[in-house]
Amino acid sequence: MARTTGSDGEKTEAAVREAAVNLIARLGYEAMSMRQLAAEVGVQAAALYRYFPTKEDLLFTLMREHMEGLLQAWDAARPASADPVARLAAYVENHIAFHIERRHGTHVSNMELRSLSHDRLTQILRMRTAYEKELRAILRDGAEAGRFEIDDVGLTAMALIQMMTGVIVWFRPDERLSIAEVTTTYLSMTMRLVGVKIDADGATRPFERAKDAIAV
Amino acid sequence: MARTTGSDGEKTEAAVREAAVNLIARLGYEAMSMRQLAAEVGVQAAALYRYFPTKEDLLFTLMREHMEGLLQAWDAARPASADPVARLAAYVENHIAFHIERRHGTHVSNMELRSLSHDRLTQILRMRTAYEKELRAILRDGAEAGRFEIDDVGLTAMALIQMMTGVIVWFRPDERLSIAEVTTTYLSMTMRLVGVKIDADGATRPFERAKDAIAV
DNA sequence: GAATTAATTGAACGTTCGTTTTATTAATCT
DNA sequence: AGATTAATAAAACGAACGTTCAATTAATTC
Repeated sequence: MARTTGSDGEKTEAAVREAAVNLIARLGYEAMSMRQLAAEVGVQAAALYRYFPTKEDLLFTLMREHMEGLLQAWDAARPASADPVARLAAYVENHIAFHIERRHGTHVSNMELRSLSHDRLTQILRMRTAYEKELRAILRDGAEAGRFEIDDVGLTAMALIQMMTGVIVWFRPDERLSIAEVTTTYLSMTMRLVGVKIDADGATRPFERAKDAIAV
Repeated sequence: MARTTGSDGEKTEAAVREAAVNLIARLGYEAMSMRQLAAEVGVQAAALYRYFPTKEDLLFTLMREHMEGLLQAWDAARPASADPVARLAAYVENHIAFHIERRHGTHVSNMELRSLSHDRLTQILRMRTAYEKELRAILRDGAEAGRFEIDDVGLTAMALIQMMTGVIVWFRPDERLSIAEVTTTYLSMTMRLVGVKIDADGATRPFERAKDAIAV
């Protein structure tokens, strides 16, 4: 046999990507074979090589697009406000929403870095660093403005990101808590962790204001 | 050739374990071959099978002993005090010390769970759950005693553990921060995160007391 | 409707994998 | 010193791996 009726390159490539993210998240990159992936898509292994020259190219493509998606999501969610509290709240909400929505992609991007060549690893880490830098800027601004109480900006940023990304380990959409409830709880943990202080005029607690201002 | 001069089963087994933890942490379980491991130890691949019947047995042994070590470390560090603040401080200190000291073992135990058979996965997860339960008990006691301000005990426990375990991702012993500095910062982040409150008599801030009471 | 291009199959390649078997030598025991 | 046990090497096993190649058919273009 050869070309099958109804076959379509674009559809096949999309199916390969989706199946690959799920399989790699479940089995790991090394443990997933190209034959297994092909079977999931309903195709022979050789057909995969029409879309991705090597297995590593496939992995890199998935990771790069995941990181690009994360940066784009933050660009879209980034608030106009200069208020560090509002910016931090937006960062937390975007991070949790993105990571719950793209759980498998996050798993792949975080756990399979060691299977990348040196150059490609560098590219992915560069994007990750750019994303983390955004959080550090928010924390620094907030600390300088006297709104946050932070010992070490870099360390706090890492702690927050690891805490938030951790939701993908245990969160299941059909269980006890909704995404909104989880987000609310993580928001308040974050605000306490950075020691958000009473506003300059003392009239309102800034975190409470931020919660009202932003749809969860 | 056959038995080599000076060969000793106990030493070889110990060397295999150590090399395996390092190799699996660096390359991943699936990516590490038995021949690679044997070469690291200075032995032929067949010799490994005198100590571990299969590759998965080796992985499971490493993981089980790591988790047993973690539970034993906490049993030894567990404070006599009933004060939730002191107990939480001890938990954080023990967790960070253990995870920095056994970084590679933690990597293996956290990242290679999917390579375990169902039964063995269950065994490891049971130990992990027992360890996490200790933290939840501390948080619950503290919340009930009015010393902590916590929205959701289970969610806060997961957030704290992921935040703390995250140190193994970025911490390098020879860089900017010492273990003591990292621990101090994580302690204060933890205490803020759980909303430690002024003591009942209002005389002292409990976290400050706890810091003085416990050697960091 | 013929020619061309796109998509895929089926078979094969060389390599590496985890593991087993057998033989051999070092250390220990009697 | 001889017998036994412990620790290893060397070679081989079949299976699975990523990848390539040639052949074949569907869809598209002219």
